[in-house]
Amino acid sequence: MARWDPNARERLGRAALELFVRQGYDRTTVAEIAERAGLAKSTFFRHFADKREVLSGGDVLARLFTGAIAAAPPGAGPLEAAGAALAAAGEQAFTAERYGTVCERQQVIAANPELTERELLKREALVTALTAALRERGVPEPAAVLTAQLTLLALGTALARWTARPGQDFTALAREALTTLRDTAATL
Amino acid sequence: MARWDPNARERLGRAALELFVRQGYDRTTVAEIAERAGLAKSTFFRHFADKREVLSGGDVLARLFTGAIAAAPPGAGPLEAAGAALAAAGEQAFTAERYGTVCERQQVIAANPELTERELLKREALVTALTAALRERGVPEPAAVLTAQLTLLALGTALARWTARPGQDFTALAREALTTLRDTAATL
DNA sequence: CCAGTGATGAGACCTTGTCTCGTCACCATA
DNA sequence: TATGGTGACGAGACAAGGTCTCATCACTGG
Repeated sequence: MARWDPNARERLGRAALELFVRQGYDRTTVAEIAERAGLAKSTFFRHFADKREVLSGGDVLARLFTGAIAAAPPGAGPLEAAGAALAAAGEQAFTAERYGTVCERQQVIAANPELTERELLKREALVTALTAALRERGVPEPAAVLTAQLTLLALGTALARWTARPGQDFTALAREALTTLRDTAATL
Repeated sequence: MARWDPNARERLGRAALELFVRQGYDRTTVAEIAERAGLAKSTFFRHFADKREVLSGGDVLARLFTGAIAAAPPGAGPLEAAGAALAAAGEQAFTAERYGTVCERQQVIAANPELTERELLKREALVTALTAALRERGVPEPAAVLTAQLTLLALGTALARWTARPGQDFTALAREALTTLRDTAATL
């Protein structure tokens, strides 16, 4: 057996979420999280830049988005590409088996301003990544940012409805949210 | 004369901006800011919730926005109300005499992730306030959020162009940005 | 058997942010 | 004038976040 148990980062993430759910984010110490994962405080900061990052999830969503946009058929318009990105998120990230974890994560984030702040930064990073991927497809400039913003707006409402009641299909919710937003935007 | 010099909060804000410009945000200590303002560290935290808040500006913009929206003529549509909000910002907040301070502030924020994060939180608060004000006018629900988001998108591009070159009129830039965004949104 | 590598632990150290307590000018009222 | 309350501030202890350095020790390849 190895000297250290593997998946230290994953263990830290799970320990953190459990403690945050049980006793709240700010009543949980980094030392506590590390101890629960069988590690030291210094090791925590070797895996995460700061305490908030432990709920981040990394670049998974960004790469999912940009990958789906790049893989969309050449004839597809910006909104169809955005729909493909949301569908990819629904199939890879917001699946039935991750439902519980995603719900807990969202609740913890909503309950804490610091975490909400960090989530907004991640959201902005997603907007930037989406915008770049759309421009790569030849979408000109105010349309690219606008489509990216609409996509994240749709992601937000879809995620809210998905976590509100179990057993739904995220992709369908996202698609509906996106078309609703598009229709509303057209009548402004 | 009073026991303490007045405008402690304002003095702290100025001292902070000066130090941030000269030596950077994270190479500046709260104790340093307080000392420069002739105050103690504990007094700093009595005026600002945390170090980032010292560049915040409070609810000024939010009240400006909601006030202008509420004061817009009853017949005006959501986008016209949004234009009025941006015009109010141009007349009260982004004036020629505040130009230097605003530019410095934007540069410091852009140079630091922590401050950018806080700025995004403020932006979200503005979106929420705008959405509520629009709903108050009878704008139904996906249109209200969408208009609010468009408004802050326009604010962002207008602010970028305004700070890029001195001597321009913010309100005109904002109005142009908003109509451009509306036109693009209509063709999505 | 030995040197290099790499993830970790231990702990000193600085800063942010909270909290308590004491101080002292200002104010109102008698 | 005297007296007590109010409110802004200073001093400093304290917890936690976050950085940094150094030592440890299994694993690897020669």
